[in-house]
Amino acid sequence: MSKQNLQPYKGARDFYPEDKAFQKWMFGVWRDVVERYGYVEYDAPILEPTDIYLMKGSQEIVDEQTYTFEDRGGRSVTIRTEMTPTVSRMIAGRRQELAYPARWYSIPNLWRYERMQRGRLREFWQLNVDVFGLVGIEAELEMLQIVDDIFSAVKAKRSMYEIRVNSRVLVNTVLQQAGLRDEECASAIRLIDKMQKMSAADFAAKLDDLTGSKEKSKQIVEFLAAKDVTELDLFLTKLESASALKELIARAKQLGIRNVVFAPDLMRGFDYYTDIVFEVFDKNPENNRSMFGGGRYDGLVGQFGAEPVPTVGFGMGDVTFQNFLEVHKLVPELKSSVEVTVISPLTTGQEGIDLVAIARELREEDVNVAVDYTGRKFDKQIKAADKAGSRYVLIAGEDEAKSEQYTLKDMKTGKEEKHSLSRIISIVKDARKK
RNA sequence: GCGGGUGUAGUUCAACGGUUAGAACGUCGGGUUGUGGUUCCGAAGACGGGAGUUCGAUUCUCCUCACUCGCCCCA
Repeated sequence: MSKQNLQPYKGARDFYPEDKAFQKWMFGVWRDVVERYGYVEYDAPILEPTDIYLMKGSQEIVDEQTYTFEDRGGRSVTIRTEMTPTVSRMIAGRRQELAYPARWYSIPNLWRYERMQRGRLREFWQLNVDVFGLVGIEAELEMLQIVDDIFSAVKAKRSMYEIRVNSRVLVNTVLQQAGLRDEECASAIRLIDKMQKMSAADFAAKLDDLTGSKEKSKQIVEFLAAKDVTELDLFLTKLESASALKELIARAKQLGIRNVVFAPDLMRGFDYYTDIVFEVFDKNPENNRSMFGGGRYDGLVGQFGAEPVPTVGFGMGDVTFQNFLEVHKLVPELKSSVEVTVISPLTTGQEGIDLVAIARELREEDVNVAVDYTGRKFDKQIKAADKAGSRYVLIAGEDEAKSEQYTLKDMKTGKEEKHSLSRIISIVKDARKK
């Protein structure tokens, strides 16, 4: 038996009960918040025809970063790497019968074949929130509100993270204004996306290479230096995209979301986003990184041959979010779902005791009950119940069997009292509310 | 795909070119027969794999594998 046989597949995790408890808690927070905004849950198969990921024209991503294989019927299938194409497909399929705006969410597990590093595994879960059918910035604002509420639900302070926003339309306008052709714009967007990772001089040199003129570069650099939408020059300020962005930021701040900032260098990769994009950054020095983001992608549903449906959405991954919670010490202590463990020095049948019957009576009242059954020494039984996280221990021995008054030990306080089973049921239920 | 780091018990770590490779936590058992989270005693349990140098390698070298951090990429 070698060591590695005990490990889960590379980049994927086993969820031991304590891990699963954390996951359930985190998903619960996500669900509670988005459902409060009227979002409804959907899901889809974990496998998609490979074609769906080729629509963006990126053969390279499919070849290098997906789990793709041929099924027995010769069809090329890919394990889902993101939910956006899938949800767009689903919306396109029922576009005429849906009630708009349609607010949908999902928490799919996704697989990407990559080299791991902090915050990045091969299998992860991702909260996907999308609203279909809204053209105004209210949709974007709603996303920012949801993000803000999720962080507040886990007791994170706004000073711990930052929401950066930008507009792809605005960036494109700036690039075109600087006289760049379409393919040069695409290269410039890639370059700007990497700006934070290189020195200012390096960036300037590469930008000059691209534009072929210091004058053109200057316009772009000036735009990138803006800290606020109001700092943009007069021409840009008059653009619709600029005023939409300005309004979004202002309205977010009115709602108290003060950690929203304009980030002219924010690009969100090189994908289907069409207008406003946003990204959430952790401000903790130990984890100073982009956590997740989203934006408007009005064109994707239309790619399925349907009329385009305006869409805004975001996806947040479980791994990065967990890193955030850990770094900021926001992971709560989670209770076990075991409420009562029945322990006894006797086994069923001895001295008229019936452990099964006791447990059943409690279960009929929806109390979660585990029974030890081993009949081993008391300290072992109590220790095991404690380790399992049981809130109470119910001691059923000879005395109790005779009197039908059972000893209930509160594992938190260590106190114990004798009660009838019906009284025990109400005590346990009362404890849930705390 | 590229580069760095690390591989010793279940976990976190130690030591050493040479007798039985240590500890802590955890696990299991016990401290007289019905009380855990505090304490006392005891036990089980490890050098990732291969090759080389050497009288002798867990230690040095190389290869390999695994894990990990970063680059690329990031939907």
